[in-house]
Parts: sequence; C-alpha cells; structure tokens
Amino acid sequence: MPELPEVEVILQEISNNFLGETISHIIVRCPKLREPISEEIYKIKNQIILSIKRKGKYLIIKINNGYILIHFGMSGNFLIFSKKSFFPLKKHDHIDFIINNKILRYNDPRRFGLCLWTKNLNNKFLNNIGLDPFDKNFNGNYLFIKSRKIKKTIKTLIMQGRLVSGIGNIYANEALFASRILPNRKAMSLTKKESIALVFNIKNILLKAIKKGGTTIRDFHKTDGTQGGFNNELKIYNKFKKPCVNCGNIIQCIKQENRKTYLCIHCQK
DNA sequence: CCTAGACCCTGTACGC
DNA sequence: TGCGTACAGGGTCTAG
Repeated sequence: MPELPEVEVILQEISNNFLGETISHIIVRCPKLREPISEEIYKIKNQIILSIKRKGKYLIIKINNGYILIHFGMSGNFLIFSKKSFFPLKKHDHIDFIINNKILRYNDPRRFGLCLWTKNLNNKFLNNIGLDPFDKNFNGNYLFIKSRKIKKTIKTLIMQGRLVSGIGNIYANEALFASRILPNRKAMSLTKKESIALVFNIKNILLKAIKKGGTTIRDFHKTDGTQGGFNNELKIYNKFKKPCVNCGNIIQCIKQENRKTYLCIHCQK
C-alpha cells in the first residue's frame, strides 16, 4: 500500500502526533520482518523523537541516541490511536510504539517491511539508494548524464536503479506514460528532452498524489480503507485492455522484472 | 561490472 | 463450497 506519497503522509501524521514526545516503551510481537528485528530496537526506550525525515520510501526518525529506520515493504501500515481507546489486536500487528498517551502500531501481513535502530545513517539500506525524487539535484540533466551507459530499460532504472529512490511500479508506469516514453526503451536511448520531461512528470505526479493524500493512517476510522486518494487519477496503471485516455487505442501489458508494465504503443515512443 | 530472475511472505481473486 | 494457481503497492541476493 505505501507508495512514496503515502509514506510522506505518514511522515506528516507522525510528526504532528509525536514530534518532541518520548517513546516510553516498544512491544515487538513478531520480529520476522525483511530483517529480523534485533534486541537493539529496545535502545529506543525513553528516547525523544527529535525529527522525522523521508528518503525514498524509508522513514528516518531521529532520536537522542541514533535513528529508527522504517520501511513498509509491500503491505506495511501504521495506525495511531489513543491508549485509552479499546483497540483490539488484529492479525499481523507486529509492533507497538507507546508514546505519551498514544500507541503507534505497525501492521504488515507480508512482512517485507523493516524496523531497526541504528547509531548513524551509514548503513547498507541508505548508502546505496539514489536521490529522493524531490531532491533538487534530481533533474533532467542528471538523469540524462547518468543514463548514458545504462543498458537496462528506463522503467527498471527509475524503479530500482541507484539514481533515484522511491518510485514504485504505479508511478513509474504513470510518469512514463505522461512523458510519452515507452517503458521498455533502453535507458541510454533517452534524449535530453525526454529526460527532462520524465523527471518533470515524476515530480509532478508524486506531488499530485501527495496532495490527494495517502490513506494509510487516516483510513483507520473507515472499515474498508483500500481506496487510495490517487486511484481515480491513474491513467494507465491497471488499465489493461482499456482505451487509452489520449488516443483511444487499447492499453497493452507486458512484464518487466516480474512487474507489470502498461503501455500505449500509439502514444508512447 | 551489469542485468535478469528468483526469492522473501500472506491475502485475495478467479477458474475449475 | 473447496481447492489450486496467479498475482500484489518492494527490495535484495545471486547466477550468468
């Protein structure tokens, strides 16, 4: 569920609720995430939340003695609720952070997420990831220069390359469609003009999605909670066999890196 | 080095 | 109703 925009919304919600507060306790019910949660996590007890930032889809929570690093994987989710309210445990409620009079609860069915304490940000998770898409240094010129010798496809590059972090399958599809670039083009084949357009559309689409609001935290009042605010804005993702919004031709679907890629061979070149 | 593919895990949707 | 299969918003590791 959490795309970069939802992680951004989660960041804002956590900031509003917990900035400056002390983490009094943490309960780990299931430590088996992408990396097993180690005993080190208990170092966050009695620490104050000083700042919260995001890099790609990673959440970086600064506390007195280091950082808490959070990633939501495919299915991770945070809920915030008052300690006084009755909130029964659900399946896959792996972690509770008890902060002041509230509980921040981490739920993750597929357990591809991540939660760890780290002394500094010099670790294998953050060291090799690219610029955040909103970083000023992520511009058309940067993408053009950096992609000159890259033989993999442009979609693969923006999704998992080391150049830029946090662009998921949905937004990779959407940004390439908006830029009229075929996702299976070799990265090195992009012109400078196309690179500029692609970077513009990545930033633009992510920004729009953030404004629409992720639903991960806010939805905990609702019962369904599956519809993301941006779902209605999607132009090509999940539109297999449907007419292209620009030209009416049928959207095709291929597989790249085991992920679905949607394309309009008429609009995208 | 680079790239494609397998893999981690559970829930859901769909065909038979 | 029940069972088997494919697939899902991510990232990492490894084989070639």
